[in-house]
Amino acid sequence: MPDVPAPRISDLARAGPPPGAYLDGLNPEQRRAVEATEGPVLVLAGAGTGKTRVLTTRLAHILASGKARPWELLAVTFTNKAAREMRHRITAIIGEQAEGLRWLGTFHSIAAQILRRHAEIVGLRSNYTIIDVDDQERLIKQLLEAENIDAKRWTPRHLAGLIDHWKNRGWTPDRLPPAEGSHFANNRGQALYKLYQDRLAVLNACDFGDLLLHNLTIFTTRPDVLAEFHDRFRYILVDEYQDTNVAQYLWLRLLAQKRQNVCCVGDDDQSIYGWRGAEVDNILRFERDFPGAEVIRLERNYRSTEHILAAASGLIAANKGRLGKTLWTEETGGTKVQVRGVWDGEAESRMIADEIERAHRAGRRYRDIAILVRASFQMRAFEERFVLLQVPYTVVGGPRFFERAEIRDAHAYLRLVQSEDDDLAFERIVNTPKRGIGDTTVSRLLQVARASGLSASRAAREIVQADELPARTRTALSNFLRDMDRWRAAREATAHPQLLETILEESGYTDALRLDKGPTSQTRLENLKELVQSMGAFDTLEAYLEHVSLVMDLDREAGEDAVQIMTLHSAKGLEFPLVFLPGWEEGVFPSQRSIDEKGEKGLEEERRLAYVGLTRAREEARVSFVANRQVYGRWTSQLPSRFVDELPLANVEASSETGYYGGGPGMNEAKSRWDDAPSFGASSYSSPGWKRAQQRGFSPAARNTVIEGEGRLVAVSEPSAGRYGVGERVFHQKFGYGRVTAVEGNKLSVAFDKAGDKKVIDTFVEKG
DNA sequence: TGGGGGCACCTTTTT
DNA sequence: GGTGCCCCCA
Repeated sequence: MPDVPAPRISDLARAGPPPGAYLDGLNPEQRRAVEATEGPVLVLAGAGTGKTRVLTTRLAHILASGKARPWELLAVTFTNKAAREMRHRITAIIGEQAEGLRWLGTFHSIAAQILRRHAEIVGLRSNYTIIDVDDQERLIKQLLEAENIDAKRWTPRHLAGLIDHWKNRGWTPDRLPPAEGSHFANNRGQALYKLYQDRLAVLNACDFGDLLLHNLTIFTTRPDVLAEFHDRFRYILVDEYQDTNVAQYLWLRLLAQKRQNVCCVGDDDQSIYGWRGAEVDNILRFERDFPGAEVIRLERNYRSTEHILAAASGLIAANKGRLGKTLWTEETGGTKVQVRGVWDGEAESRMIADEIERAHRAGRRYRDIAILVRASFQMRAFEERFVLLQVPYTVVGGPRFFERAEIRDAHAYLRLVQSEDDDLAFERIVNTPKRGIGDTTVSRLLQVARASGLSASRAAREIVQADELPARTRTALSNFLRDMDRWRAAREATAHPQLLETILEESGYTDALRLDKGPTSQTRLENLKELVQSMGAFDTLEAYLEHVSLVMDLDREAGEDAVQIMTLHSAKGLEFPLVFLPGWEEGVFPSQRSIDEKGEKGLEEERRLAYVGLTRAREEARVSFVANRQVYGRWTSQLPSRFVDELPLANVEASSETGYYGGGPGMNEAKSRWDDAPSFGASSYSSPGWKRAQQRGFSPAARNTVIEGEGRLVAVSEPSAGRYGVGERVFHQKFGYGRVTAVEGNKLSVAFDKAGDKKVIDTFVEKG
């Protein structure tokens, strides 16, 4: 997208330009997608075709042409980030009028608002709490225990997953197809689902899936309420439509059915969330569900160079069941997609890190470089390498701030202060930090609570009064209750960040962390500090807790110049000048599990993931694969991904600077020969890669063996030792960098920078 | 009650 | 290989 800042309407009004000037700079298709406001519209927006610009301009256009007022627009996204981005960009066009966009947000936040208004219809009160996955699993665990179901064989996580799946499909317990519940605990799935929902109702709580599901119940049982929303929402806009699940789809269809002014924007080729319930079919059948729908294709790509685009398009062409788009660009030329094969994961990370250093020296900023991996276990090799070379990097994703144990503990304290009857919060912290109230006491307490219909806190009071606990436990419990009461009393008079600080200090939570010698305790303390700070931005404790449950992460400033390491999934929607795509090996990418579980469908989703990866690149994309990879500590031999061979030859350049492979397309020809590659007993290196290694002059014996080691000096046997000179820097896969101190026949003595010890290892020494 | 050892697990992720 | 969980023992 050429970077023409869109003019603000307020500016235009002042300067008196012709109305509609914000449409300038749009190409014909984009313009049509903006102006086709009446009736159903499906915008098929390929990668890099200016989708967000179209979305925001369309909203601005509806407002500017007076067709609707801000609060009459419903605009849904999947992530908070996307919602923020959209609001930000609309504000840039129309100014403060954008503040009136009350119904711009994620599916869940909008559903939560609707549910707050009509909670009573589904048996909740409007101050219901939204529980997260952790609470969900603990609740289910209790249910399983109460029902005497073996939680080893039937894990809470499993049932939580099933329930989530059912909710994504729009099934309430009474609407669940009988076959669905039969897979869990001898046909008790449905009954357990019902019990779970009942329990949530008692707690006045709901989980994420419920937000949408309860909305569906409200809309279908109360036509009057639905009609109210039909009146309200004149225009509906949906981003990332290919990622909608059945429940979201039904929700949209219900809301859109009257006015039909619904515009869905998406790309079937970028549907990568099938495993969590997204239905590509929703996009494929749009025209059937909304007869007379206009379909607009955005095919001009403003992001990538010709070769990158052609490589990505060639790859995705192997998928069946696409709506089909032909992306094109005026950016001719550019570099071809690089494809390289290397020996193993460490060689791969070394190669990529070297190239990043080179690119940086040549003037490329670190932040313009991204490494996109299939799974997070692949990240570690890069992190280790970057730490060693002192290359700044950030890992995007990872454990979310609000999901960290210490943060949730803090929240549990706050929730319990806020509402004494929050049993889930009570259970979480009654013995955190350890205060001598063990499992026996807690389960006894819960038993009393259940028997008498009291909340856990109230039951605890009863038990303390009843004087039936051992003295020590009784004191501990009554101290805890006394503390809670004190904090509750302090609540009115104390600002909520201070309240949390007080609680953390007085409960002994921070002290326990300070005493903890674990590697993470320092970070945890810092996280808690950050938490206390972030609370200041909210007026009340209620407002803060509400925010936390829907927005599961903090806004972090992204100003720092660092290489971005992330999964392909979290890269969607982003772009970088230089993109590395490591680990293109069968089984890793495409992921074996994906293929095993979903067959051809799974494979196609993996291919879309590859497509997403390639299309993130503006200028350069570099794919790599290895012959040997350690997965969970085990050496495995790898074949290049089929996706490597699916890249069109004309747009690819294969090389083997560092590797043992010729690499690149066509190299799978060698596959048949690899099948009879020698196997060396139980050796980790029974891989087909040996063939190549041999061709490069390494024999199996070249697996060097550390035969001696004392402090930092070790000798290794290495047939090609003659290639090394005394004083030369070498890199050893196990010991890192070192310097050659002597060469004697096949023996290489090396002083390593870090200590090594006597140990037989089976890796190569390479020149480093 | 809670610490330590043995053992099974192990994609992708948002809300 | 690293981690989280369960069980057993002190």
